[in-house]
Amino acid sequence: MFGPSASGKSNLAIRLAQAIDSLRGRLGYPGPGVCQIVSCDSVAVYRGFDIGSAKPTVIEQQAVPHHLIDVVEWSQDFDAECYRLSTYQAMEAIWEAQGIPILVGGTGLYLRAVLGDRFDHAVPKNPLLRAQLQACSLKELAERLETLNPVRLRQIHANDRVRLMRAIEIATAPVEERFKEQPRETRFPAPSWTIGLELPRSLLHERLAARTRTMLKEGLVEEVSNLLSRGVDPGCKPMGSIGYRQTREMLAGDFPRGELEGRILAASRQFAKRQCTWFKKLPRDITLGCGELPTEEQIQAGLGMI
RNA sequence: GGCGCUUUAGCUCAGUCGGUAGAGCAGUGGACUGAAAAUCCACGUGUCCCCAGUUCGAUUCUGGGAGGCGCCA
Repeated sequence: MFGPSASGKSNLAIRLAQAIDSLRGRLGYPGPGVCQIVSCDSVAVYRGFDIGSAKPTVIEQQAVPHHLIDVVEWSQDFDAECYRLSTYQAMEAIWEAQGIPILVGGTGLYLRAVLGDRFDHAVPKNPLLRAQLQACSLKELAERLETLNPVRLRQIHANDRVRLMRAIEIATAPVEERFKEQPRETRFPAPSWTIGLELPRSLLHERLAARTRTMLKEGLVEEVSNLLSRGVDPGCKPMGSIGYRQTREMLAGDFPRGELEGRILAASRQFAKRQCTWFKKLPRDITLGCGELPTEEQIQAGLGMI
């Protein structure tokens, strides 16, 4: 199941899990297993980043088992590949227990990494090289990639430092990594039943505004300053995510407190739009509106597909 | 009430020595193969507050009016 930020994914996932469980019980499906939720959220994986990532509450997590939430520390390395492997592991465990995994996602790349299109090379990141490349100008990066892989260079915009660097990283990796086939997990790509959540932009904006207000009321600023005073690196990955980045900047005196809510909201809207761009092209079996639960017939059809 | 400043894009403001205007932000669309809540790309017609005058032509100059801000009463 996928949808933009604040589209009601978490809530729907829980209700859907419960609906599927009760339906399975009534229809006498084999096995004691229950539905379990596998979160696909690049910030919720970090312990301590709770309010700003809008993690499901403890009560919600008790109602239905959740995976891939609170799995790493801010100082640990985590990326799309880590996510993919952890998710496969979690899903295997759920299947093992005869349950049904519900993958609930807002992070496009992570979804892609898990669902089919695996990475077409096995080149891990190279922190040393990245540190070197970070010091290079965009022009230098382009010149370097030109000699390594001119075809790839033409696919990347000249200002896109992140992709230029990654392309160089891949091109300079040992041949065996570049051409090694990714290990194929037995159950993947697994048959799935896919739900896309869509809502009118105006409603999405309203919900994002309400969510932002709630986060601040629940103590986002306190969460951030506590994290920082506990020694969390302001430059670490989760501190660069929406809500955390703006709050950190405000605390550093970059802009007045009164501007915080508006800035977080604007960044959230922009992110939600990017998510929508990503999801528009994703194939799905059904599309639901905000708060809409699939009908029993749809759920049965979905169960048939998996 | 008097004086000064001000009124231009959703917001903050440039600018036009008179030839109907452009930045930042916001917004919209897009890209995305181990940073992805990251990173990057594209997209700018709006009674230039209103009325009158001067002028071939006024958003620009002049006069009047209205709103806002400031100072003095």
